[in-house]
Amino acid sequence: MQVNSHNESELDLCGRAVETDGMTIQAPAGRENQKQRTRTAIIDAAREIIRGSAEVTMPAVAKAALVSEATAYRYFPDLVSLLREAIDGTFPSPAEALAPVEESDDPVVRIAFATERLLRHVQMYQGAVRAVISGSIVRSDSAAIRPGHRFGLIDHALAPLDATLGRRDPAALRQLKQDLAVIVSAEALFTLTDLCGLSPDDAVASAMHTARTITAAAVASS
Amino acid sequence: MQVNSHNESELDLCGRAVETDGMTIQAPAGRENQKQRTRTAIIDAAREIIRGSAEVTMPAVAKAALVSEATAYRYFPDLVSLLREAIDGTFPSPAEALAPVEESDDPVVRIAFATERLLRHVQMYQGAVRAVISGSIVRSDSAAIRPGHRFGLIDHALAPLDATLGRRDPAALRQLKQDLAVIVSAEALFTLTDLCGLSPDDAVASAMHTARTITAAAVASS
DNA sequence: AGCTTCATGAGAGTTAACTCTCACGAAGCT
DNA sequence: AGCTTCGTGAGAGTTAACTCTCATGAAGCT
Repeated sequence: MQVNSHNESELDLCGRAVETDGMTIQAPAGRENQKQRTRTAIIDAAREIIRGSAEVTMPAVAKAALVSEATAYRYFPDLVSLLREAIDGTFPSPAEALAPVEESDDPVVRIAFATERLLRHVQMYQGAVRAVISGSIVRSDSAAIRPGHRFGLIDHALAPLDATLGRRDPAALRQLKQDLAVIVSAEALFTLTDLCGLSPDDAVASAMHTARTITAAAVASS
Repeated sequence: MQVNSHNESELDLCGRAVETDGMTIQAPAGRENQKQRTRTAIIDAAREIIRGSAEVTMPAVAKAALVSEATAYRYFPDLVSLLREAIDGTFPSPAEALAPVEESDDPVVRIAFATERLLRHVQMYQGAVRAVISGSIVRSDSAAIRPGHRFGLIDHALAPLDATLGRRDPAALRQLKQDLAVIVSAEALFTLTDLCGLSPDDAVASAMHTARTITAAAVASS
């Protein structure tokens, strides 16, 4: 109920025409706003449930968003897509996430920070992330593409290497990024906590260590 | 039908008493054999379906095993448990898997071999492994414990380090094993193929490289 | 031979993830 | 104001993962 109360003012904007599209002289009036509000309400509801660390189901999200389950499926092909978008919205951009370490050009320092950022965020939205991985891993068919938070983060953290290692040995840089894609990941976090039995903090620390080691080794061999 | 045909001869052994157990003078007769055969039939059926890379469902396994779905659930609490056991049976022991490299005491060589072995096997039973991960990752409650193939393999591959690094710096060895638990894993394989877009062969090669680098770094810093 | 035990099958029931159809009703257009 | 468009809800239908109960019939025991 309070989910979309702050969006209601947008309802007034109905009827204005958009000629910027060139072709489309049709006025995408309040209908578009309505759809936008519905979509937002669903994502907000999903995010709400995610935070509560409760089990996320489509019926629960629909009920919380005050829409029917059918409508939820009209906006998102499946639960995983919904959760993916809901999680995406909580993520800062790579630049924002790595701002505190922007002054440093040491890739080892930067990648360690990126690892901690990513894993702590994953831990916070554990339930949803687990659900997304669970759903994505079973079929590599369409729409199974997971968001590449890690890639943006890794690229940004390793930016200082573009001019050095990247120019000297592009293949080595590519390999480093693949190494890190495995380590700086939700899967790594869950492996360390679920299988190795580490506490969340220890798991994050362990992954940071691994990321540092790999990065340092790549830099050193140049 | 042909699944358990080769076990039928054991049916004749009913009625003989087992006094070797000391306490148990009760004769665990054909009933035990019957249960054993049913259990085996179910696992065999699961394994059959797994190889076919088709989607593994409990109804399908039950049908293939010629038992009712209810019976399947009597033997295994859930699909994941069944698949876990079915996959386990296809795995050689760490010693067997690493036999070709037993002559070498270079942990780097050994871990690279272990990585390749594990990942190629995972790739072969991809469908089942994905299903197990999918089911295991969503709840960390009971019975979610995945088989630790990787741990046995890693321990065995790193055995040569027990007397050296292990004695000098136990914490470093433990960290190395945690690093490798993340890298020598099905999750790593799927990350590399699904997210990084690598071919299975390239993914295995990449993981091997990562494992080598991490291990070499740990050995070097001693 | 007869009684008991128990593995199994059959089937109903529940929940979630979807899919599809139909009808309502408000928004938008003429 | 009246017609049309279309977002939405309601509800039925399907499949799978489970859970539970009840009846059957063969194995095992006395």
